[in-house]
Amino acid sequence: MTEKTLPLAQQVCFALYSANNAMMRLYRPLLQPFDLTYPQYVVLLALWQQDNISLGQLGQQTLFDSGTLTPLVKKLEQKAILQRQSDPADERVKKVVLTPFGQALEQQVVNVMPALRCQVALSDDELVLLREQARALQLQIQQLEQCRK
Amino acid sequence: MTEKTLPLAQQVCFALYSANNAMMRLYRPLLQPFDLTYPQYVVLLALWQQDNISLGQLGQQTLFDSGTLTPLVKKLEQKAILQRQSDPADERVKKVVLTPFGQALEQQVVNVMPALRCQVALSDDELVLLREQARALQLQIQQLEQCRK
DNA sequence: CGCAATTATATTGCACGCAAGATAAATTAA
DNA sequence: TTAATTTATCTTGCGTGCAATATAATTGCG
Repeated sequence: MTEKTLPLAQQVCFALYSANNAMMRLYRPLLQPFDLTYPQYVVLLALWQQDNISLGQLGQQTLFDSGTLTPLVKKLEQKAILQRQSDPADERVKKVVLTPFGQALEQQVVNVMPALRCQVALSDDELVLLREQARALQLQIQQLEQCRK
Repeated sequence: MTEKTLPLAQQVCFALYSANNAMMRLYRPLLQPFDLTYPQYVVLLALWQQDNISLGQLGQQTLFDSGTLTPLVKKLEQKAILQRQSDPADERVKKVVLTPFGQALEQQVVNVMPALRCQVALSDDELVLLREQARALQLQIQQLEQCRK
């Protein structure tokens, strides 16, 4: 009847947490030559898909809230990777536009992904499995959070 | 032939990253009543498994490096959850011992896991799958890092 | 034995993540 | 219309993660 605490090795969240930390450490040296962090890289991945969007839209793509996104975008602006400009139609919204340098960066960092991939020994199938389960979890929690607002 | 950047939705790392962030947000309100953060909770999970171990051993269990673990443990000491004491046999090592309060905390937080679990809609099988893939990834990267030292 | 290499921990600095609260513009309602 | 609400963004503060470096104790080697 004694309530027993599960060891770390059996906890889903810890596995996720430590795998994510490990991946961040793996990404860091690959992005460092471009003076980018992983969250900054995520913002760029979103912008390379779709440029000239509002901070709100960017937050939806990257899943960052404003408290995270605003300083992130400001830092990218300092690096001349993008510009923030307010929308004349609605003075509340700030739109984000890649500079030519920011656009050109896409080709510069195109080798980062393959370089990361070849350090990971898991098969494509295993990685897809991991991605889909992680994504399912994230989506379900997001839905839960949506309900609560 | 044009190198194309994968959208965020297809990136394993982003799925992992955002799922982990979502889980952290889910844990936060559950741990807050005990004035614990998730990393602090991880340290406690390790100590409830095995008490009176060195910081180095604790780092192996939790996968935290000293730069993360030292301040974490100091904060737990401030909260009277544990004590740090240097080993007479080897003055370099600091051992960590749970206080009675820290020990009693295990029973207090025993409901956190079930409360988290019932908010997650994924099946046990899916969660085990996610855990095993994440763990495999983490272990492989850890091995890679070991090689490089 | 004595000194260089190793080992265990601590410190510093930077960049997140995010809750909470603030501000300002736009929308809605009375 | 004007006041209340909503919406988009910003700011503050705290707690990580971790690379890099520092410090101090121990070990090993010549």
